[in-house]
Amino acid sequence: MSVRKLEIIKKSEILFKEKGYSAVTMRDIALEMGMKAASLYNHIKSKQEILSDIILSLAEDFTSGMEAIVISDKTTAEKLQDVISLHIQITKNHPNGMASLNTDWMHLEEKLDYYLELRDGYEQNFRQLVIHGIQNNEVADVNPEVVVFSILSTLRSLYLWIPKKDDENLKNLDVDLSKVLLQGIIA
Amino acid sequence: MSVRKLEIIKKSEILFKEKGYSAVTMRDIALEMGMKAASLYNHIKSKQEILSDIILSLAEDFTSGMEAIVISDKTTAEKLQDVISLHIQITKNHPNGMASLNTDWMHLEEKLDYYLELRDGYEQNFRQLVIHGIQNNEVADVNPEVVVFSILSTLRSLYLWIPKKDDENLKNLDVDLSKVLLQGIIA
DNA sequence: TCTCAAAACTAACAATTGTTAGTTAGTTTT
DNA sequence: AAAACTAACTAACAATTGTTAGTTTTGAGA
Repeated sequence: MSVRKLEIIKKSEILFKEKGYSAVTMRDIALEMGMKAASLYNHIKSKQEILSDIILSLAEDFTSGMEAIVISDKTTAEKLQDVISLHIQITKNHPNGMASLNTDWMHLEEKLDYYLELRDGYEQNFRQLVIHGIQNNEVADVNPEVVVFSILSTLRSLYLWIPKKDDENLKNLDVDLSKVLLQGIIA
Repeated sequence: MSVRKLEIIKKSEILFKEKGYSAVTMRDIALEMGMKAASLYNHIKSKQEILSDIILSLAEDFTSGMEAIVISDKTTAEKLQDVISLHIQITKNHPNGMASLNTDWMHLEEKLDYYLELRDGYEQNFRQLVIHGIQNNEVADVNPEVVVFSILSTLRSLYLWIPKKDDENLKNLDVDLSKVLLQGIIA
C-alpha cells in the first residue's frame, strides 16, 4: 500500500464520515487531495476499492482481536472488559473509518458477503461469551441477545463520541464504560 | 397530508433504510409506487421534503415525549424507565423512519438547524435526568455524559433490532432492556 | 353526459456522476 | 544520454441525477 493511497483513504474516511459514501464524489476526494479526480486513478482502482479497504481492514482488526480474547484463559468478566477495551482502542485509532464500517457497509457490493461473514462471526463469539458467563453465574440471567445488542450498540457508537473528548476524558473511558455497561447505573 | 403522500413517505422510508438517502433516486421511489418519477411531484415538493417529513416528525415525537416525562412527578428511576419505553414505542411504530433519523440527518439542509435544536434539547433533558438522579442517590455516581451516551446509543440502535424480533420477544423487551441498561449484567 | 380537478403520463433539461484515454513533466534506472 | 517509470494533467464519455413543462387520463359530482 503506497503512501499516496493511504493519504487518499485517510481523506476519504473523513469525507465519508461527514456525508456518507454515496454523497461523496471522486471530485470531493480529489479536491481534498489537491489534485484532479482522474489523477486519483493512478493510485486506486475505483471508488468501491476505497470503501472496501476502509471497512475490511477494520473488520479484520475486530475479528482477530475478538479471537485473541476468546482463546485467552481469563474469566468471562475479564473477557467482556477486554472486548470493551478492544473497541475503544480501535475506535481511537480509526474514528473516521468506523463511520463507514457502521453506516456504509451495505455499499460494499463484491465484498459484502465477506464482510457479513466477519460480522456474524464476531457477534457469535460475543454471544457465546455472554452465554458462557450466564452458565458460570458470572453474568446475570438476562436474554443474551439483548445483552449483546445493547453492549454492541454502545461500542459501535463510540466513533461519534471519542473524537469529541479530550485525552483527559478518554483516560477513564475504559473504567467508566465498564461500570455503565457491566455493572449498571442504578445505585 | 394526503394519503398518496403518506404512501410515498412510507416507501421512501424503506428504501432510505436499505441504501441511505443519497443512494436512493426518485426513480427508485417511483418504481416502488408503481408510477413514473415525474408523477411523484404531484404529491411532494422535492426529495428533500420527503426526508424532512420523515425525520422531523420523529424528532418532534421524541421531544414532546421527553417533555412529558420530565414534568411528571415520578422518581428518576421511573423516568429513565419511561424514556426506554418511549424509544421502544416510537421505534415499533416507525422502524424504517428511525434509520433516516439516525444516519441521514446531515442531509437535511434548510431544516438542519431546527433538527439539531430538537436533538440538543432532548439530550440536555436526558442528561439533567441522570444528573438529578445522581444527586438523589438514585443513580450510581458515574460520569453522566458516559451514562447518557451509552443508554442513548442502545436506544438509537433499536431500529436495527426490533424489526427482526417477533411479537413474543418484544413483549419482554421493556423489562429486559431496563435490566441491562439500568441494573447492569454482572451477577 | 359534461365538467373539472387530481393525478398520471411523455419528453426533455442541465448538472453531475465515475471512469477512461491520451498526454506531459519530472524522476529514476539502465 | 536513453529508456522507463511515476504521477500529475486535460478532455471527454455515457449514464444517471432531480426536476420542470406540457399533455393526457381518470373518476367523481353536476
